[in-house]
Amino acid sequence: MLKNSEFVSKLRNSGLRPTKQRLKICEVLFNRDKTFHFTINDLAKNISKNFNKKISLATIYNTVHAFKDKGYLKEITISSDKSYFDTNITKHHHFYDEDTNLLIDCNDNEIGKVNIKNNITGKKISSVEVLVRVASDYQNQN
Amino acid sequence: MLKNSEFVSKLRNSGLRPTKQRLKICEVLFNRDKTFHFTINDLAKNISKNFNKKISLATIYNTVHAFKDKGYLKEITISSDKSYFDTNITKHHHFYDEDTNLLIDCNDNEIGKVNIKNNITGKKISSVEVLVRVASDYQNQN
DNA sequence: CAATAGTTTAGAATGATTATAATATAAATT
DNA sequence: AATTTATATTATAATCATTCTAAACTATTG
Repeated sequence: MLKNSEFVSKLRNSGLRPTKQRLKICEVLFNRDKTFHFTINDLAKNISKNFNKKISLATIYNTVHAFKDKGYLKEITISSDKSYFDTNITKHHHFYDEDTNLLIDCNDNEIGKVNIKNNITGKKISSVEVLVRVASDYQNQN
Repeated sequence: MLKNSEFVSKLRNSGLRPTKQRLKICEVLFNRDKTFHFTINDLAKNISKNFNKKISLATIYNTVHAFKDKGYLKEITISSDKSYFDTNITKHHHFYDEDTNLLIDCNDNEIGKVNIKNNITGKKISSVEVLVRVASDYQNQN
């Protein structure tokens, strides 16, 4: 639950001008108790419902990518045609419910630490992501 | 290293007619010692180089998807704009080299078993995938 | 060998994302 | 506080991977 003035600093601190559009998108994304997952399409719909002034789709794309680059969002790719963004930027893993197409955050109680015994020589690990796909019992298994 | 007649049975057994195009694609994908990763684009290029007769791009898409549906290929999504297919259909994880855009298979020596302590109620796990992104030390970290 | 069911094809359609370039706004400078 | 400069927004066009279409072709069945 952040205030408008906090979003202004947040944006300024990372070199982004605090425009009306960016502040509105901050409000929609970060003025909440819980983190959540969304697609660009979800966000665009949300804004058009809850904001009297229209924000151009191009601006929504630009802003989401800027926020991702600045580390305010993480992108989670489920399949080539489904890309989600996550306002939870801490290290964590996901369940993906194939019945409902919903992403669910895992916490450390649910998935233990991934044990990487060997890495590629000369390389540094930049991230470790686990995706657990789940479906109802009666569904076809992949 | 499979022979043409083996591909014919393989296709017949899964209800796919052994057409010239499918057999050629089988040869390119499965007539090898080692499994590998490819994109649709890689495959299309490979075929146009090594096959005198052209295979339509639509057929390449159809065939790759049919092979995936029949379980001969696995799809690995790295980001919304990069989708790879893997001829290794056993359970395994991947390193993704952000410098070279190359996928590398992990074996159990490299990544230990993922410990899933809790699952979503009423759901069955259909797959568990780990993706370890790596990059040279001097690269920017995400 | 004829019938039919499935496959391939080129090209068109789709749809998500990105580019463009004119306009608007924010910040810096005077 | 007016002017200049840099940056952001916008509508629209362009792009590009993928999917669709429906006509022509091929494999299989009887």
